[in-house]
Amino acid sequence: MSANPAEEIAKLRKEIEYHNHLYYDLDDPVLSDTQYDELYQKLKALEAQYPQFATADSPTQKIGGRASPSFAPVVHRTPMMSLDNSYNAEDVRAWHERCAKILSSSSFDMVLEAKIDGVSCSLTYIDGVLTTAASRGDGKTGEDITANVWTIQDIPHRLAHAPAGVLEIRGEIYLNKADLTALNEKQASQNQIIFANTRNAAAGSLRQKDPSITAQRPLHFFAHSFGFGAISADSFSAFVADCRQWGFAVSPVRLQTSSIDEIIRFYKDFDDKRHQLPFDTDGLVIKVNNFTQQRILGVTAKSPRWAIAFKYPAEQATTTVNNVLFSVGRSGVITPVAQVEPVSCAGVVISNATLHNFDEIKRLGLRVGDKIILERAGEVIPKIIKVVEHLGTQDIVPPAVCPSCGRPVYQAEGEVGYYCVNPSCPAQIKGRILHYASRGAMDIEGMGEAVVEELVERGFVTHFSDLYNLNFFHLLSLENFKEKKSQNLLDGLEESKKRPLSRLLFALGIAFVGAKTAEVLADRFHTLDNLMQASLQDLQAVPDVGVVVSQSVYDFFHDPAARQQIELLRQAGLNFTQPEKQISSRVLEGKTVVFTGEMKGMTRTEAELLARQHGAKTSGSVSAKTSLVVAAKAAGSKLKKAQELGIKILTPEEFLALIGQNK
DNA sequence: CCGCCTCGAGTTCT
DNA sequence: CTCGAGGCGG
Repeated sequence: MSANPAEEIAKLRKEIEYHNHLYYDLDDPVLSDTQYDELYQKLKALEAQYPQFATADSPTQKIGGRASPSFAPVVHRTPMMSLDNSYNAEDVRAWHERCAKILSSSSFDMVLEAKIDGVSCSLTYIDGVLTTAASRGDGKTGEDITANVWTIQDIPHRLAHAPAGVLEIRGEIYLNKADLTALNEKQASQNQIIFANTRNAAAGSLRQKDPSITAQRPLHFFAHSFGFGAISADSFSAFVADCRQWGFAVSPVRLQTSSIDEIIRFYKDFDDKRHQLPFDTDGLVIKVNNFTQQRILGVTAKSPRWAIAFKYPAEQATTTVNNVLFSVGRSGVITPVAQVEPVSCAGVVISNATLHNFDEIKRLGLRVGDKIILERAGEVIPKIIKVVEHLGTQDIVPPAVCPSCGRPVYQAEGEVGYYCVNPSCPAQIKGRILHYASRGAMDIEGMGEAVVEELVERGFVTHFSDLYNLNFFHLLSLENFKEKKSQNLLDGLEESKKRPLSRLLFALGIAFVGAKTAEVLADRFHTLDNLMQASLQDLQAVPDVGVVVSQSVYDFFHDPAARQQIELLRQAGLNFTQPEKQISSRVLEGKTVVFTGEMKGMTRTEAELLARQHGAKTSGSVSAKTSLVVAAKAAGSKLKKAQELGIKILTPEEFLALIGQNK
């Protein structure tokens, strides 16, 4: 090694730059790939050893050795067409029939591939050397992004066994989901923009002026179409085999069949599986396999007739924020909710989206009138991901007074949330009553949001105990209520009196006492009177009850208004005791079970109760302490985590068999 | 004191 | 389902 590392580094850089020039610009390398790599690794090692000499313009930082992408217009040899979209079996069958009619045969091979959500790209190789990479643009003319595409590991610079002359391959450049998460964390830490999805991140990475930035993004590529050139393949499947030979990745999802029924089955089945793939897919692509048949089918002005995209409903949608309202929860917390221009997303029409709190609004920089992207991915709750275009002028500020009762709003010291502190605020009363009647609590049949709204509005109900003073005549005066409905609600109220103490405790809405804590307390103290007489020390002796929870429970039961309510509920004839836990077996003794996905014929709560009756503990989230996960078909993140942790996974059927229940 | 595990609370639409 | 925070073990 040279005595002077700075000199050695400079020499290596010059040398590598020269070979880059031969390789990329003149297509005439003199070094083998191995020899070149040796030089490259040597420089990299030296730069690592002497970081003081590392520079941004070193070939190790500027993969490809070229200055920058020109973004100059590139005219495609054949237009890069988009695909016709279909979203259901009906449309796909119609497409298949149309093909059959033109081909005068209903039996022709089709190939199914994943439609990965990325950026399409055209790669031109001359005598096997990558010379131009272009974006799709408007389909006729794209932009030259060669320097950036050079940095993508998946894309070979030189093809193995390539045909002579021009060969144009088309495919998709994309980013894996996990890499987007990591990238966004990095972006956030450097105060850079956050990408809303993998497609935007891939597109943004390709639009970089400095290829060294693109090089840091773990972009991937898979080949999916033939653009131009003299190839021997006479079918798409043969072309795919060629692509593999040349060194390209291809769609990992693949099906070749002549049965449209099989394709539709695959589509339905794949909807569950695709979320567990490392990349985002928005559907499948169906192609007629035989190239001669493709030629017969031809193209329309917009798209080829021999292919169709079989898409799943979009999980993201773009829309406009029309207004922001403030909802008041049962605890008085004020939550901003965006009213958006109704838009279809993941199969439903979204018109509201929570904004969580005012920090969130600040983070998004949201104003009324802005164009936004919202998402309903995997989950159910719509969430605003980012503002696409700032069209609004009206800032969103916390309300000075409660939108429900008009009293001043308070912000707790050092907290994010704003509160309405008026206990007789109608919105809070409605929230409390609705919670009391809800399924996990007293489960009063026939008492939904609209009924509660009217009961409170009309002044029939202010406190829990008022519910049990409702009579036939009150109910008959409600909207849409006749004898039948009124009687049903009265029956529902009567039923609710028998609920176990745990349900009642949860229903009372004591701060920090949810369903789980309520059950623990009820099991420990057996009766409401025992619990009311408990000291702070008694309460803290209960597992999972600490300073905060015990104080909250203690305060609640020493509040005169609450005590009066409890007396009125006692007079109404409510059950204040907790039945002894019935144990069916001890099969699951010492095990912690988590349920995920939709059980058939059983709610998750029922399944959990069943597990507990057999000695198990149940939990809502998977962790190292979980011993068993029962996963139904459409399971998502929990199943994934269980697999990562190597936790035993059972189907609902296997679970029922384990505890000795048939069906 | 820190980090893990869990629970509580709020939220949408059919 | 996700976020924030309480409980508790190390």
